Amino acid sequence: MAMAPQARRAGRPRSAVLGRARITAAARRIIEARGYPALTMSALARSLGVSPSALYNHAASKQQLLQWIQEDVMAGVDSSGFGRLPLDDALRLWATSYRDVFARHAPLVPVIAVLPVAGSPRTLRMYEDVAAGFLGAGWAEEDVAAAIIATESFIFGSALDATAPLDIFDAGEHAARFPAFSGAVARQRASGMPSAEAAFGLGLEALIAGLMTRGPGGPAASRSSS
Amino acid sequence: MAMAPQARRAGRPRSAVLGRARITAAARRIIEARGYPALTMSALARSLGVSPSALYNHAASKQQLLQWIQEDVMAGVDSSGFGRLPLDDALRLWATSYRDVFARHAPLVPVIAVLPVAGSPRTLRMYEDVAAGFLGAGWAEEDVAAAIIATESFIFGSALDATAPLDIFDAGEHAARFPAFSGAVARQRASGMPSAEAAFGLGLEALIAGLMTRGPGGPAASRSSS
DNA sequence: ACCTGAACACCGTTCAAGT
DNA sequence: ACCTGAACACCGTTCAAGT
Repeated sequence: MAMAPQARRAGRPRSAVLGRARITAAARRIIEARGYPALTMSALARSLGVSPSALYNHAASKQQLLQWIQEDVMAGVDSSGFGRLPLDDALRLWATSYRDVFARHAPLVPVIAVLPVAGSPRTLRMYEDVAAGFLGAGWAEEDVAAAIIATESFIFGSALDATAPLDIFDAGEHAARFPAFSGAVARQRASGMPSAEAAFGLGLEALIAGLMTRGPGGPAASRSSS
Repeated sequence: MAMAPQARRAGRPRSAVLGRARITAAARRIIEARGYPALTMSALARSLGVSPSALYNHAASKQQLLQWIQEDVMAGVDSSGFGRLPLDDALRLWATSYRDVFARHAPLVPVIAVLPVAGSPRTLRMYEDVAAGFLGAGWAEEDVAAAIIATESFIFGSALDATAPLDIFDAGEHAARFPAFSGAVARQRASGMPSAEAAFGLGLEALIAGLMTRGPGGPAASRSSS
């Protein structure tokens, strides 16, 4: 998979061997093949045939590298439904693709959740589609940002949950002391669907249904008392 | 804050100076005072007046230490409403306290999201309360686990979001290219409420409203006769 | 400008030796 | 059983030297 790295002397090469695109692609290959723990600056440099310090001529830090990856990965999120499909269908398409992408990139979730959007044009493009979808469906402008962020929070949490071991909710030896929960988990498991899939499906439908009651037809904005 | 560490020779002390409870308490003091990045095994050992390797006589790894902290922190989550309040009110109380606790412990979220519950009796106790609440409200057993996990996913995502910088959704110089989203963000900000709070409130109400339509009797019975 | 190679300041963790 | 102190195998990152 990796090119056989040619020996190279110190000094500026004739043409730059790195650059953001090549570095990001190499990082994604490592993640795909061996997972996030294998993504070290050292391993990344080796796969590119350079020394680790060379990377710092392009990326300011590993954190920045992760931001590049995030921006790249975001291309897999499908926000094409907004303005074209009914809002609930567009939300389903968006949320499902968004969760699927970040379930495969769970270590990015804590990074992206805290990352200013200004540095990520592709992410902004996506938010623009979603916001336009809400507004086009007649939503009050003051609720749109909160609705987007809330949906995204559910998506991020669900992406993390999707990476959990299948038996994460097994009470094991304590099962008898927690009969309601153990029974519910056993019953859910008997359905054959992984709990993360069932939870995402049920939660997404509930969230969308709840959001729809806030749309132009619904009982507008009760002030929440929390 | 830390006791002046007395010099101690190698060899077994008369009485154990560590133990899970003391280690966990010391870790929480460090987190409280200086945040998660400051929680290193070395700093923890120093605050306890021992050498770093001494910790490994009690905790198998830093990962296990984080699990102890998680279990300890979980005591702050309020699941006392289930079986006592109407289900929607109990869910509000539970979700709000749960999010608040983990907003202050965001680095635990990726840990806990993937952690088998069997090792955490306090977490199981909490799930038992929630499951009993759903069942007591007449929910079908097969939906309970998914409903709990879905709500928790929203909580975890919201906890991460709560740690984001206040201006995370500012498009900055690109604002003009993304007018729908930028307008929505500006309008939300004008309300004076931090976007994370607005999103959690709106999302929680939507999710609960959506879940209630799935309660006993199907999509008609969302009544909470308190 | 963009690379190498050595070095730095950490990490978590292991283990022999001590009582 | 439970501690110390030295060591190990990493990390990400910096920087002088080279072209």
